[in-house]
Amino acid sequence: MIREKPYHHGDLHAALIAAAEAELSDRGIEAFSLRAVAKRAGVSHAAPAHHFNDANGLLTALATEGYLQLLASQVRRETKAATDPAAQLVASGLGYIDFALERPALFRLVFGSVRPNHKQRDLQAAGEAAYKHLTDLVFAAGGRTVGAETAIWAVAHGLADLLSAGRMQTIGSMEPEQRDAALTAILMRSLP
Amino acid sequence: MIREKPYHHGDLHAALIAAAEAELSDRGIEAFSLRAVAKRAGVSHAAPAHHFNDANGLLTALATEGYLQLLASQVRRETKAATDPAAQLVASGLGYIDFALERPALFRLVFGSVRPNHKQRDLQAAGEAAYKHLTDLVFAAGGRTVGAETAIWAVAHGLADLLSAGRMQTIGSMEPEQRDAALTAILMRSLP
DNA sequence: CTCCAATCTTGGCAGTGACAACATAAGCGC
DNA sequence: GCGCTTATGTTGTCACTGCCAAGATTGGAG
Repeated sequence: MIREKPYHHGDLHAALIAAAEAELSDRGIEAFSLRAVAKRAGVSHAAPAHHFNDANGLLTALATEGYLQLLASQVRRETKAATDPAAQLVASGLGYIDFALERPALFRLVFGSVRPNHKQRDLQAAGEAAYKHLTDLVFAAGGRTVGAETAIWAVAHGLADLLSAGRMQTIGSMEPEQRDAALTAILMRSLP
Repeated sequence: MIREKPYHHGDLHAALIAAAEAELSDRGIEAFSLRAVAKRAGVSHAAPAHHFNDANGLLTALATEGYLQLLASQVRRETKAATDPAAQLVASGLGYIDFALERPALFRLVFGSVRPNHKQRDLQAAGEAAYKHLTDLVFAAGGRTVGAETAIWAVAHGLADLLSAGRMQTIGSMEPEQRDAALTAILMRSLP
């Protein structure tokens, strides 16, 4: 039988990241508190400092996780779509928006906060991987200009940001199926 | 001769809003401090509570100001552009992006923060006015579907958000003139 | 078995937002 | 003018926050 409270947690690193995301979802990034995260993980208020230097360090790790899940969300849609490049690109955009709607706290952490350190190795790598995925898809779809990748990215990101913030009610209030159709139509206009 | 420090400020309301924007620009919204704003305005730490209930109240007022300036920035571009509806719509988008680049702190307060209370009367009205301006332009340009206004808004907003956050280096690193040309090309693709 | 480094706790400091109690001034009826 | 009410500012306090320092506990290398 395991002791009630072993002095060492076992995998506090992962537990803190999970607790941080939960806190972020519950209270939002503007009320994010390192001490609340520690409490949620059942650990003293200074424990996180041994795994992440400070609060921003923890948020940096969480943002890295966010990029990975953003990419995963895109891939999920792509595998369900037709294999031609245009369909793949639209599917990727829908996945991008899915992520913003399903995990708005994480989306806003990645794209709307200066607290994660985007020059940190892992986070920078995750961001570049996500960007590379985009440019690969655009290239396959025949886009050869700077505007090609920028246009589709801007549309997907703009929709994702406005929808997850609840600012675009015309589409935000639709049922999922109807919404997918509307979003697909908009994304199609921006293809190379 | 005016006394060094009259007990009453005179126009603390406006002074606090100005100080708040300066603080926001200097330290960013995640480090925003009501006490720092009060100090910058040369007033005690509890004085702001008499004009705005709490910190979020002040940020709500500032966000209202943000919407007004966003609209003004759009109009500035529109008056310099050709009068045909399509050119006006593109110009409006450029003004939207101008605002995000010139006052990133305010832009992020309006669109990327949950602290301003968007149900407050004045802020809601300012937001609706900005949205109405968009739909009017789209309608004049021949857009009659939900997708028409959504598409152009999403593109402009996506570009503005990514550029002001420094995430879109391909365009962000351009000189102003070249950037305008690239942005115009992208915006044109999304016209009704 | 010993010692070191990693991990976790406790305690303390300065700064924060909100609240309460009080001080000053301005406006208004008379 | 005079006195009352209300608006506007100040000081003081509380719980909470991030970060730092110092000490406790533990796992692992030698």
